[in-house]
Order: sequence, then C-alpha cells, then structure tokens
Amino acid sequence: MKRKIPQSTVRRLSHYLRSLEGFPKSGGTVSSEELAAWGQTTAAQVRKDLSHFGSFGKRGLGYQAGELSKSLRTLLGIDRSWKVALVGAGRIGLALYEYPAFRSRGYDCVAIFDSDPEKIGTAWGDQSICSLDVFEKVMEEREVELVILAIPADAAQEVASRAVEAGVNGILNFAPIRLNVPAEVPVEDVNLVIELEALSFQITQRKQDV
Amino acid sequence: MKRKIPQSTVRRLSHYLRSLEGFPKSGGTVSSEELAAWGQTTAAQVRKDLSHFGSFGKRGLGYQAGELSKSLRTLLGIDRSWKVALVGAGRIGLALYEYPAFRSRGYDCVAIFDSDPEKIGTAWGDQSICSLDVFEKVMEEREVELVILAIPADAAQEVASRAVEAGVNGILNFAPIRLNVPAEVPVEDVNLVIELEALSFQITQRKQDV
DNA sequence: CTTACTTTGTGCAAGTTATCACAATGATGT
DNA sequence: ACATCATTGTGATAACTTGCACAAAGTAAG
Repeated sequence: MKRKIPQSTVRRLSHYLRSLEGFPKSGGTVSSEELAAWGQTTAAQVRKDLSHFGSFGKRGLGYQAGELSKSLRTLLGIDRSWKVALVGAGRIGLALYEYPAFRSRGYDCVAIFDSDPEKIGTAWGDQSICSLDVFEKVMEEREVELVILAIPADAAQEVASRAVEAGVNGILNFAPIRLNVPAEVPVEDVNLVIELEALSFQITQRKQDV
Repeated sequence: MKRKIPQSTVRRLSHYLRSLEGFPKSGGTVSSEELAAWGQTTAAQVRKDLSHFGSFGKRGLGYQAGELSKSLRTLLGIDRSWKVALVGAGRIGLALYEYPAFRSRGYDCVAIFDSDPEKIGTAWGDQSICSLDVFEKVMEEREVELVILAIPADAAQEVASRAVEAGVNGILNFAPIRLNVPAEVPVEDVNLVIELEALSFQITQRKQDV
C-alpha cells in the first residue's frame, strides 16, 4: 500500500483489466495464475502489482472478476470520463478520433484543433475543427483535461506549453520530440519510429550473436 | 561492450540519433552533456549507453556528430532498408502508411493486406491491397521482414502466427492483445489505450497525494 | 615540455524492479 | 471440529538500471 508505483506496474494493470473484460462470466473468480498467463507475466508479479494498492483477493479462492475490474478502473482513474482535445486533424488525428476504444473507455473528445485554414470549420462527426487561435478560449470553455498532440515536431512544443498554461492535466504526445513541461503535468510519448528502430535493433543484434 | 542491452538504452539511442539529425553542423562535435540536455537524461547516462557498444568519442573533445550518427544508425540496424508488410488497411493502417518518417528511415512498405473484400484490389499509392488468402505467397515473394499489425485484437493472433510461420523477423503490433510468438521473434506493442490509462492513472494518483 | 583544462569511459555504489518462498487465511470435505 | 488443499499477500533476495566520481586521454597555451 505504498506510494511510488513503477510505470511498468501501471501498464500491467491496464493489461489485467483488458483480460478481465474479455473474461466469460464476470461473476466468477480468477487466480493470479490465470491473470498472469493472459498478461504474459508471473503470478507473483500480478499479486505484487495489486498489493501496491491494497488487498483485492480472497486467499484460497482468487479474485472476484467483476469486483477486480471495478477496482482496477478506479485505480486507473477511468471510473469517470475525461475531456480530451485533439490537436492535429491529420491522418493520425483521424485514426485516433475514430478509434473505438477511445470513447468506450470514457475518453471524450470535446475539441479538435488544426492550423490548416482549409480544415478549420469543417466537421468530423459532431466536432467542428477549431483554429489554434482560439485554443485557450476553447480549452477553458470546454474544460479540457487531456490533450493529444498529433502534430509535427516543430509545432508540438509550442502547443504543449500553451496547453500547460491553459491548465491541462496530461498530454499524450505523438510528435517525435521530448516535450519540456513542468513535472506535475504527466506526458506519455508514442513514437512510431522508436518502436520500429527497437525492432530492427533487436533483429540485428540477434543475428550478430549467432 | 557487453551483451544484454536494456530496452531503455535502445530507446535512448533512437533519441540521440534524432537529436543529432537536428544538429546544425554535422561536421561539428557534441558532448555527452549536450546530448543529455536534448534527450532529457544525464551526461553519465549517455556515455554509459554508448559504452555498451564501444568507444565513439574523443576525451577532451566529445563526439563527432556525423560519425556518431552513422554509428547509431548501424547499431540500430537502420543503415539498410527493411521490407515491411502492413496488415490492416483501416484508418490506423492508412496513417502509418502515409507517415513520412516511415519511408525516410528506410522502412519500405512492400505489401498491404486486408480482409475486407471491398478494399482488396484497390490501391494506396503504388501498393494494391491484397487479400489475406495470399498472405503466405506474397510474404515470400516480396521477402517481407517486418509485419505491422493494424487490425482488431481478435484477428491479430492468427495473423501473427501465420507471419511467424512465414519467417517474419519482427512484429510491430497495434492490436490490444499480448501476442504469443516464439522468443526469437521480437514484438513491439503500441497500445493507445494503455498510454491514455497511464495518463489518467498518474493524474488521479497525483490528486490523491495532495 | 609542461601545466592547465576538458570530456570521455568505467568501476562501484545507490536505487529500482522482479522473483522467490512461505506464512497467513479462507474454502472444502469428512 | 479437524485436516487438507488452494491461493493470496509480503518480507527477503536477486537482478537490473541509473548515478557518481575519478582516472585516463586528449587539447591548448605558454
């Protein structure tokens, strides 16, 4: 029940939750063993991860699937909805906007921004694309909590700074740049190139070892 | 110069490379200090990361920017091009296909697959979309080395297995599922939901601590 | 040539995360 | 009620990663 949770634990919590949601009878129980098998980790790891937050299981029995799901959702902070703004109405932005898990997990896109005058005013679904000129105004009016940056690297830092200034709580950054923001604003990076390079690195190294 | 490189080191190598590429005069030298500042890490970490692979700098001087770039590219295995197949011609697939860094880094998309009969035969750029029925045949003919899975979770495992069977070297997986593949085939996962949940977790925890 | 200065490469210490092993606890059957 | 079995929660231990401090090696100037 201590503070300071490893990032890797948080990631695994998400996995556990997804496993549980795919679990047949949500009235049944699951063991740490089962959870581990699904999440490609060990039973001890599962128990340790959960033990950071309290005691969710029954000894001799396991975990109540439905209850554990609920607890995990609370822990992860998704027992509520989050107001999200999408910055960048390009292809990545569109893919995200249409991503089904987005909405189903309670991430509610309440604004879309772009700098391209051609796009401003046009609509995606029920959202009309806004100019970055009204960024601060819209952010405040719609009480945006999370910002997703799906824009080129050279524009990302500026928008990030403006978002922080506007009081954003967290940033999901797709731009290939390390953002400079105050420590109290969490940033998660998604960087396609890094993932591909990690792959080619592993393949290359492996070949050399043989 | 030892084996067994931490994943985190590999990620940082990518960052260093990107920093160097944005570096003005590629004839000049950079210090570990500068590299660290750009990559949001420490000078010691930079030197340690590089020292896993040999000695690239000159004491008292620093690193030759151009040379270090080249070395990093070799280390990461991107001093060559990779033949990539994209599975899933949905919006995520399209975003990836059009992602500029994709091609510029030597990842060459040589095939696109989808299961939707409507899409099969239509073309994106110079690539005509193939049916999964001819997956094995096309994989072999075009000597695909990497597969990008941009398909729903319920189809991902099957395609992954077929890709492994077809001799793929690595998999970049966008499906929200932990793939079961032999240890010698590296898999990198990109999971949007996990990133968002990591954000809401951190925000939620932070609030509670106060 | 010598001294002063800079910056790398690295052994060791500190900190972090994962694994192990087992006592604690509850369920079940007789 | 008791013995047996299953499975959690956790302290101790091991493995891994980062940070520190400094010798080694090179540059530059007098």
